[in-house]
Amino acid sequence: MWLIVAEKDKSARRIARILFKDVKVLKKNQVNYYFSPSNKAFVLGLKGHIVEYDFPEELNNWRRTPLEALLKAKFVVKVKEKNVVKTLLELAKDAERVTIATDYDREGEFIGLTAVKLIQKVNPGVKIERVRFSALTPVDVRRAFENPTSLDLNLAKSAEVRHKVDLLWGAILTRLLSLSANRLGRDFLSVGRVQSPTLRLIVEREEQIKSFKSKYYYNAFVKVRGIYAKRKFEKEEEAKAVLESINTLKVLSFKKSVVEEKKPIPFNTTEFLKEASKFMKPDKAMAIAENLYMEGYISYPRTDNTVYPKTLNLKKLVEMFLSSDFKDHAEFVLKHGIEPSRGRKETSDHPPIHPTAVASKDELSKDEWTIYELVVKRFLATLAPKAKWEVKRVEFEQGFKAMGKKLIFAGWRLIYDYSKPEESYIPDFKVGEVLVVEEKKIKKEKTKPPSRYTTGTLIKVMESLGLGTKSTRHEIIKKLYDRKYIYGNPIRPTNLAFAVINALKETAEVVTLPDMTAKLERDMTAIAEGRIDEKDVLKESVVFLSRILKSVDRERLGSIIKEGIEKDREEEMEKNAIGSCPECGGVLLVKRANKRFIGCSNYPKCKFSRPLPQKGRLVTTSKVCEKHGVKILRIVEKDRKWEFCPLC
DNA sequence: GCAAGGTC
Repeated sequence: MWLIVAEKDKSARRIARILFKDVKVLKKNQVNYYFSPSNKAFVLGLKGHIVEYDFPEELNNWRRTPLEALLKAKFVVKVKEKNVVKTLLELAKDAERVTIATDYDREGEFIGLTAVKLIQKVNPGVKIERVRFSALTPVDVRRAFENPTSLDLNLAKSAEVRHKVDLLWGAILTRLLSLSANRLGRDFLSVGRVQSPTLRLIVEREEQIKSFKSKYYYNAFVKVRGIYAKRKFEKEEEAKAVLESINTLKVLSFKKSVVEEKKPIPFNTTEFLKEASKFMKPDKAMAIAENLYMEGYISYPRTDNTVYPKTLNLKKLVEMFLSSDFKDHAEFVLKHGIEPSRGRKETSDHPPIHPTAVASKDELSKDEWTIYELVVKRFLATLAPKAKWEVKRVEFEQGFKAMGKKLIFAGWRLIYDYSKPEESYIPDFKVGEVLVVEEKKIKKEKTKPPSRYTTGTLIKVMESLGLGTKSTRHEIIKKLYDRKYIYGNPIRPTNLAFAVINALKETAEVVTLPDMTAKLERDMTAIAEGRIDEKDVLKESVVFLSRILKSVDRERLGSIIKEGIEKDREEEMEKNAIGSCPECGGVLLVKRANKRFIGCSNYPKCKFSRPLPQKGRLVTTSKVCEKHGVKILRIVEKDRKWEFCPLC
């Protein structure tokens, strides 16, 4: 009996179909597996990491466990996927041979090693092999199975150490902050190697915006032949003086050219999430993409690759859409000849995200269709011809310039219509001609602070700093929202976030910097290459953390964070305050529990309350009711809006 | 109840 272990069900099925002709789909403990009677072979897909490290149970109580105890603790292995482990053990018990066919990367090696350790408990002497393939194609898979090797223990250990280091740092600093600020239970304050540097980026951007001093500058415009030419000035007097001195302008140069505009690159996870975040939060977009993948509409959504592999039959995929809602787009692409664009990142694990089947609007939910349509349009756009613009540039004397842009061939823009082409018009000019100035004006402008991150731009920045992976970045961002560290999109940090980052900067600044990830990556490579021992890496963290625990002033830490929490509370109060309570003089607030209502800040001492309508968006206006002296509220519903005094 | 990383 032969057992093959893959990383997930999808690859297990694929491997089974490639290797064997007589594949039967079976189910045990609600877990799929595949059986070939003639080869007496079973193929089982895991669910990624089926176990995880944790601290022993006796250290679970945060209040009662000294943090130093976590440093000395032994890690215990906790089963996360009981049914998968159960099935794995049942199948492994009678195996004579086990082949590990998990993904060909660091985590895959570790997942494989975990499976082996479990298997050896029930079947100690079993023969174990490892196969590696970069793509789930018949050629690659067959070649790998013809040349089995053994597990790369060092590579697996490097991943193992990362799990431990992350848990150690995360748990100790999370507990330290939460205990110091007395925020326990579901209000705990999390800290981590990826989330904290990401949060620091957001906080620092907000600081830049707060401290930004905008400068004025002056755009001078002159109207000639019906259009405005522009020149920028630092000083208003200068702009005025120049404008006063001119009544005609000579054309110094005029250029008309056709410029090609590149088409977008194929979707990898980051690019996809950046675009999808125009419609929804990244974690939701990812969940929907996952669904569409499971239902067979799109390819695997977790990929770094931005280059279509040669094995992908692009033409066939386009032709698939000839009888669909995207018929016109598909015809357009085929008419002009397929010419795929390519991004800078090329990997061999998965192709860029692309459609794999035709869907119609009524078989998908609204959100699913939004994502599916995005993937299809992007896919077709990457194969379509480039867009062409006619660009005119004119330069006058005195440094006045104007530009015109006209889209003369839409190309990919015809398909990928998520941004409007911005056109502007200027007429033709002749070099040397002198034009009468028809109008002059000056516009005062302000320099702008850097803009806030959006979920889309943040994911890109995280990628460029090496923070997180394609599979985790969206979850990290969600975590920051869940912890009430950030809100809105564009993203703003709460006062709590400022406080947490400040507290960490004083106690454990490394954990707020991307360098920590970079260093860990270097250590992992060294472990994988056998240059250092994984125990030394772990020990380094233990030493570092114990030094932090010795020197930390918990009271100070607590007061920094509490201040932030207090500030958030005050701001929240200010936002929801509508006036004073007619019974006790306290502050009347819009409160949101299960229902929204008007309540008093002195609750439970004062029980004054008034109901509010539950439907529609509630806005506090600046108008005040003459009778009650409280703010007028506005309800905005889809088709109507109305205002009222909550006490009238 | 802690992290980040796989996967659903």
